[in-house]
Parts: sequence; C-alpha cells; structure tokens
Amino acid sequence: MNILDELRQRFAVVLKEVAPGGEKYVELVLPSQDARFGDYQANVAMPLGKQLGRPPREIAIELIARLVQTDLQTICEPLTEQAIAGPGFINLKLRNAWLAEQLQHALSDPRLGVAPASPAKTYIVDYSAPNVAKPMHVGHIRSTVIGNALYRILKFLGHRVIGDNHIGDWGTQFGMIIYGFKHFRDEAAYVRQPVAELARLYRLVSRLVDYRATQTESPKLEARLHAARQAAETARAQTPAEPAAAKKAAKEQQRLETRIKEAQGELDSARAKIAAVDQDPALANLVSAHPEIAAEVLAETARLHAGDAENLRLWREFMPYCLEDIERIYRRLGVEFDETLGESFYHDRLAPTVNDLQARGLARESEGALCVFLPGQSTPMIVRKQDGAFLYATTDLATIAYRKERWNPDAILYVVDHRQGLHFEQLFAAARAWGHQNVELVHVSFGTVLGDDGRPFKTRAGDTVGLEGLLDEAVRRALAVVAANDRSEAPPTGAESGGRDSHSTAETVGIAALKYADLAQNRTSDYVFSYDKMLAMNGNTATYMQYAYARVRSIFAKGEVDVDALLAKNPTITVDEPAERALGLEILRFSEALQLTVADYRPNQLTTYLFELANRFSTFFEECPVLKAPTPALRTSRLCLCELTARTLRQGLELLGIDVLERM
RNA sequence: GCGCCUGUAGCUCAGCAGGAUAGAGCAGCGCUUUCCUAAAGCGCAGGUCGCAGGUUCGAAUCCUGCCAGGCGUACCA
Repeated sequence: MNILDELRQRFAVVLKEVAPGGEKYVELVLPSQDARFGDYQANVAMPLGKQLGRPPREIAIELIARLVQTDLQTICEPLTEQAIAGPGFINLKLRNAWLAEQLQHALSDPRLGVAPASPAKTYIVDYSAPNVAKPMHVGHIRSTVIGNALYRILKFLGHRVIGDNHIGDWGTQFGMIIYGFKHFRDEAAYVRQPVAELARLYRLVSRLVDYRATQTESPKLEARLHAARQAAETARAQTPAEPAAAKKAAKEQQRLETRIKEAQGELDSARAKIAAVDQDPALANLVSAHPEIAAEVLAETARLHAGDAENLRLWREFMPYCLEDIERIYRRLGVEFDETLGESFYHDRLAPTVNDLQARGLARESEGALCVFLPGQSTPMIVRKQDGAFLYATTDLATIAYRKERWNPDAILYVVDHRQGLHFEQLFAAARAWGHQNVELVHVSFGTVLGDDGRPFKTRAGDTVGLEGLLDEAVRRALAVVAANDRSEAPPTGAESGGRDSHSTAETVGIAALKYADLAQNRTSDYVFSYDKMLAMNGNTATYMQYAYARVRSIFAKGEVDVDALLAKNPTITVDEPAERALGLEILRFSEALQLTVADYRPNQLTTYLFELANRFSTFFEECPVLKAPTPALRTSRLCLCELTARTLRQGLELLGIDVLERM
C-alpha cells in the first residue's frame, strides 16, 4: 500500500469528471511540507481554474462535493470547505482509524505493506567494474555501494534484476602482470601467496612503465611551465587603461598564476617520482635493464589478445587469484553479483560487432580509425583503433547486444562516475542507431570522492587510497568509538554493549558508516570524505541509524517481550497521541520513499526517509512510555509501533546493504 | 572554443514530483536526567537559495544570459 497512490487514484476519478484531461493533475496531489496543512495536499484547483477559467476556490468546492461521494472518506477525515486554504489548496488529513488499520496490516506483512511492482520489469545493474589486475581503490567505492543499493531496492520492489560486474580482465594491466611474471617473479612468494606476489609484480611493472612515461613527459611539463611563465610576463607588461579591460586582464593574470602553480606542482611530483626510482639502486638497475618495458608490456597484451598459448595459459592461471582478491573485499562489503562478465568474455564478439556496424553503414574509416559518427556529436566514437585494436566503446556495444539477446532487459543502469558522461552519451546514441531502441539506457553517474582539501581523495604522499586500507581505517576508528562506549559509566542495561565482541561490532559499524556516508550523499555531487563525520553519533549517519535500531530492540529485551507471541494475538494499534500518529504515518510512507528512490536512482532519498523515521521514533520514545504505558492495551499498541519501526529500519538499511546490530 | 555538472546558514550537505513561513548535522548560545540506551532530546541565533532577466496564480526548483568552480572534449578505461 502506498498512501500517495491511494489518494491519487481517488482524485483521478473526480478530476476526470470535472475537466477533460483533468486526471493529469493527480501529480499535484502531494505530501504536505508542513503538518499544519494536513498530511497530504491537493494543489489541483489552481491549474484547473486556469484551464476552466473559473475561480480556483470554486473548483476546490466542486471537487470536495464530488470527493465526499467516493471512498476517499474511508481514508481521510471528512472533507469540508474548511479543508480549502489559500488560493485553493485542499488539505487532506488521514483518519487515525485508517492509519491504525494500515499499520496492523503492515505488521502482519513480511513486506511491511509495500506492494510488489506491477508490472515487474527487467533491470541490469552494471556496477563496481574494477580492474582486477590491480587492487581496488577509493574510486571504486561509490559505484560498488550505490550500484548494490539500487540492485537491492529494485529487487525488493519485485523487479527481475541482474547485477553484472563488468570487470576489466583483459587490458594492459594483464600485460603488466604477464611481463612482471616472466621477468621479476619470486617463485617462492608466488607459491606461498600468489595474490600478494601478483599485486607486487603489477605495482613494480607499473612503476617502471610510469618512470619511463614520466621521463618523456618531463620536458613537456617544463615547456608548459615555461610557456605559462612567459604568458604571465607578457600579460603583466601590458595593463590596459580602460577599467573593464583592466579587470579582465587582472583575471587572466590570476588564471595564468594558477596555471603556473599547477604546472610547477606537476613537474615537482614528476621529478620526485623519477628521483625516488633513481635513488633506489635495485629499481634503478631494473629501469636500465628494461628500457623498452612500456612497449614490451603492450606486446604481451597484444599476444594475449591474439591467442598466444603461453600468455593465455598465464592469464587463466592468474584470473582466479585476481578474482579472489576482489572477492575478499566484496565479502567484507556484503556485495554480490549475479554475473561477472568482464571484457574478456566479449573478446570474440568484438570483430563481429564492428563488422556489423560497418555493414550497416554506421561506422566508417577516418584517419585510419573506424568511427561511428552521430548527429549532434562533435567527436566520433571510435570502435577500432588505427592499429586494429578494439576499445571499451566496442566492448560496451557488444555488451549491449549480448544483454539484449540473453535477458531482453527493459533497462540497463550503468553506475559509473560522471567523467564518463560523454562516453555514455555516445554509446547510447550509437546503440540506438544500431537498433536497440526498446531498452532504457541510463548512466547513473556520480561525483568524485574528495579529501578535506577539496581535491580528489589521495594519501599524503599523493597516491590513490586503497579500498582495503579505507575499510581498515573506518573499522579501526569504529573500534575506538565502540570502546569509548564500553568505558561509559552506566552499567550495561538490557541491550547495551556488555558481553559482545567489540571487533565484530566495530567491523559492522565501520563498514556501515563508510557505505551510508556515500549513499546519504546526493550521488550527482562530489563529496568530502570524513571519517569523523561518517562515524558521528548524531545526524544522518549509519552509526545513528544503527543506534536507533538497537534502542528499539532494547525495549523488547528490557521488557522481556516475546515479539512472536505478541503478534500472534492479532494486536490492536492506536495512534491517538500526536507522537504515535507521526511515527505511524512515517512508517507507512516507506513505500513512497522507495518509489522516490527508484524514480531517479537516488539512494539518498531512502537515507533521508530512514533518518526522518529515526527522528520520529525519538520523539515518540521521549513522549510515550512504552513498557510503562498507562494501560495494557496501549502498551501492546506501542510495542507494535516499536516493532514496526525496528523492522522498517532494518529493512531499509538492508536495502542499502547495511547490517544492523541488536546491541551497541 | 564547445559540452556536461556544481554554486543553498560560518562548515559539510539535504530539498530541485514548481506549492503556503527554505531544512539537517556540525560549530555557537541556552535548557532538560527521581524517566524504557544522555551514544539522547528541546529551544535560540544564524539565509539577497551565485547574479540578472523570463515563464507561472505561485520559482531554490523550469527557461535564457552572465559570474565562479569542477570535469570532459578522436584512437586509455
């Protein structure tokens, strides 16, 4: 049951009677923003008045006259002209008895009264997609966490959902590992800990390649710095007299200054990188012993793609280790996939894909590359490079074709960061031109994770932050929080932390904090990463939500209430106290929150709802004694509200991929 | 140059199904504990919703222009 839908259904009938096409205004039946204007409000009379050329209030009166004939009366308190406010708002207040009835229904329903979607659709959620040859880093967290939440929510809503991890398992990174394995491997270490040894080889080769690249890049950086300095000098020499022009010149001056600073910074870090290798005799030796390493790595990659027996054998040998490595993180995060079809899976489909594009006249050669030119696109999408190699655009097109063939999805969601916006714009346009019109392709984009300096989140040394280290640190800090609570003077009551395993609690709290902080953010914007903020006991954090849940559960523990026995008696719920009513209404709005979340694929709509629910509970808990309720009937009713709150919190958090704790 | 995104309280951010007096957390000030978890709650203060136009009965929300920042922009993913 979805309250908003119920109300809109009633309004649709009446709106149609009042004006032709009037049912389109049902969208204007909305939750009230202010409790003084009722629980919901219909803002339909104003536009209708416009359409019909009649005063809005008069229309509101007519609408009410018709509505009182319908079964809206069973849901809302009797509608009178008193309900009309301002220019013609109709304020709706739900009947307490109806609310209580719906709450009782939710109590007996494992789905908490949330009706399954009808019709159910097929979604493919493409998320996480790390490069499996290298360790996962902070850049993977948002895709993984947001994607998994959307996956869980769509599934709960009754859709058929395929979670697909489109891993990078076929790129240059494997060329690096293969090269490293052939030249630098420590056999004993590989036998003992293959994952660690492969990771070491990847890092080593990538560092050597990087050294060469940086070396060739350095003169260019110097030139850029020089050019910027010169431009600044020239600009300084000629300051215009005219004020407006002078202002513009000053701004340009500033821009040049920042460019100089940037160029200087890049040059410094490049030099530092080179120096670090030069100063390490072992590394310096390797560098001079492998001068063509970059080209060699590409050659190894090419051999792998061409089906070279040895490289293919090595790739097959390495893959399980690489997968094991990312799997360990997924287990910690509680993330699962239905499919892990990476780039390698589509390898044999690339040439046919390109051939088909060419045969249909969609792709043509330009500057030696095979390109798809699309109207309205300033740059083409390249599907085959000059050297004959395919690109991720090619793979993505082949992937769409495969998914259509295998699952015939209604929608494919790509949970990928916003910097790839252009790629998806081109990909979707190309896919449609290729004939895949009847599938909704959505780039569920998200912003960058920033450090507290407002720059992309890096370690102090300027390296990318490993995902595992990030999890460890969150857990470490969570442990400090949990331990601090243990030291608090209050002796553990029914459900306080006494006796539980601090480390496993910290793991749950830490991981939850990390995930929730990401999900609570509007995904489109960048966000500033802060351990302190995500682990705060106050505010919209996982820690607060888990605490709220534990508090509710503690009531049952303290009162030694057997929930099953309570529910078996078919208890009656009442919501006559304002705090009870507010809590009950919030519980019943779970379905609306999910609806809103899915509408724009924004999990923060759900976190906002849960935070609101926790707050309503807090007020309720403050104002309405539960175990010490004045009458047994009221005690039972309030226990039911507690139970519903706990279940809604648990269900909501579970949909976000977050575990709850019975005790904190 | 062109394209996409962002600009809301001192800070970090919600709100962008167009609706009535713009919200939260933190930071600041004040209050509450013979009471089921004080890891709490309540109150006060704090805003030209980047700027200027436009559409509308009504704009933080939609449109246009400008300003500021970020990102992207033919063979990496």
